[in-house]
Amino acid sequence: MEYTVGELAKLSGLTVRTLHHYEQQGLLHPSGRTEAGYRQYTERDVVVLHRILAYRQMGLALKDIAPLLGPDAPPLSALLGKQIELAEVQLARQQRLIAMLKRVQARVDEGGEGLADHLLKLMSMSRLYERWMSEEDLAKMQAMQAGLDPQMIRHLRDEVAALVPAMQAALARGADPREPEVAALARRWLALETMFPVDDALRDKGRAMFAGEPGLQRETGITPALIQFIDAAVNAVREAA
Amino acid sequence: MEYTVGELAKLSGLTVRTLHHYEQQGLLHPSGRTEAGYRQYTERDVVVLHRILAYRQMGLALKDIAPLLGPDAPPLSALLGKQIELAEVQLARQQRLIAMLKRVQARVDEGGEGLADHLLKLMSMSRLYERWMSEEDLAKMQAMQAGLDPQMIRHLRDEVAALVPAMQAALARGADPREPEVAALARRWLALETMFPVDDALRDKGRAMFAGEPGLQRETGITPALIQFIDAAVNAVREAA
DNA sequence: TTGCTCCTCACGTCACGTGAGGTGGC
DNA sequence: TTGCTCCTCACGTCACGTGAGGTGGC
Repeated sequence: MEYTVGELAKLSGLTVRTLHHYEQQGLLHPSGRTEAGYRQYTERDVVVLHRILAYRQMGLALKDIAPLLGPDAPPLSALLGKQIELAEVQLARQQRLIAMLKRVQARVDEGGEGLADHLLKLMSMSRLYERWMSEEDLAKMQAMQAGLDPQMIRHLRDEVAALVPAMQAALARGADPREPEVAALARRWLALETMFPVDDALRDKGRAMFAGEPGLQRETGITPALIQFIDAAVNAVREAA
Repeated sequence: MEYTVGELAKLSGLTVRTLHHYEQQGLLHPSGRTEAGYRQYTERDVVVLHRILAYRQMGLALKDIAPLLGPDAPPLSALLGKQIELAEVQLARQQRLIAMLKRVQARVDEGGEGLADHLLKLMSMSRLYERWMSEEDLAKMQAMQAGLDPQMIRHLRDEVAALVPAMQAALARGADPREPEVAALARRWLALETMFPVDDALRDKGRAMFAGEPGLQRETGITPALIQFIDAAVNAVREAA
């Protein structure tokens, strides 16, 4: 079975120009030509074309695809497995996006903070998370969030929003982490950690993220110094118990 | 609160150049400039930026976004609702893609037809479906497929693969749709329709698709004439019962 | 003969990226 | 004074789109 460019274009859903372009880029040369110069594509070419499309959907640039089409290329079935994995990662990402948008919407419905501001903050946060966390971490966080009811989330949010500035103030005035006023804050913090347990690996990654992102520190006011101060205060409370 | 380009870039995850570009395109002019000519963005600008990003994620070209930023633009909260809807449509699409890839993989594992060929066929089919069916139709089909066990699907596939050429042959030799040999085929067809009921609206759309896509007719051999012939044969069997 | 598909240039486009050369704030 | 961010051109790039002008098969 042989195809002309037009036929292959229809079959694959691409345009004729795109097939020409792939040929120019050295990706897909038709197996033959007719006397009049018409391109003739065979089944073998169709195999190569699909390989190209698979790599393209994986986000590779055309010039990076060319070297992957040689004789020592991985078999299509291996590619298929990778494709499925990739698609599932993207699916998870999409699910997280939707969850985020819905949280924003809930926030708006209850008439909270300025919408655009909040949305932008969340979007840049989610970009940060994508940079610092693995897919599994993100899935874990997503699962945690989904497991909490909205009222609990509100409580968590409000407590953090109250405790962080209070701790900052204490740190700024040079307070001792063991003094009673700070200890009271630390007990509330500890209560949060008990209500919303986070596994250690995740917590470490979160800390690494704050340490490595000065912009995030400026936005939230959570600096390494503050983290150390809170740690000291919480540990003091723990030891006292 | 005011931002420089660099600050806004970090906040939004865009590049400085991109913000410059949006300004060139008339999308986002900073509310002010310092004496030295530095751009000054305000919270109002942040709102506009988010609106731009939302529209961009919806797939609009920059020049089409400009007119949507005027004073009579829909409120951000409405946009948010549309964003969620859009994201859910994309989610469903992604789920269908994964289901398709997994079906191909199952096919490969059991050592069926040539993989590339099959995959390419499926991909162009799914493109056709996207053109002719609504999101709800696709979701319905997806649900139907998911509800069947693999053995049933194989049976359906094999029967169709056997019946279509047999009906074609009968039509080609000018057979009467009521003659016994054709009636035997029609009974098997009817059995399939009973085992795998399809609602009428979906069936009609499928027919419209075959009628409107000559390429699909050539690929499958299912022409309007063949459909008419099968209908006649099936109806004859129905009336006889 | 008519209409459709094919051919090869080659410039256009969209959304930015990437220096080039220079000025302003801590 | 040094380093960082900012400024304005302006050409480059990536993956094609879109004619321009001409030839071949049913």
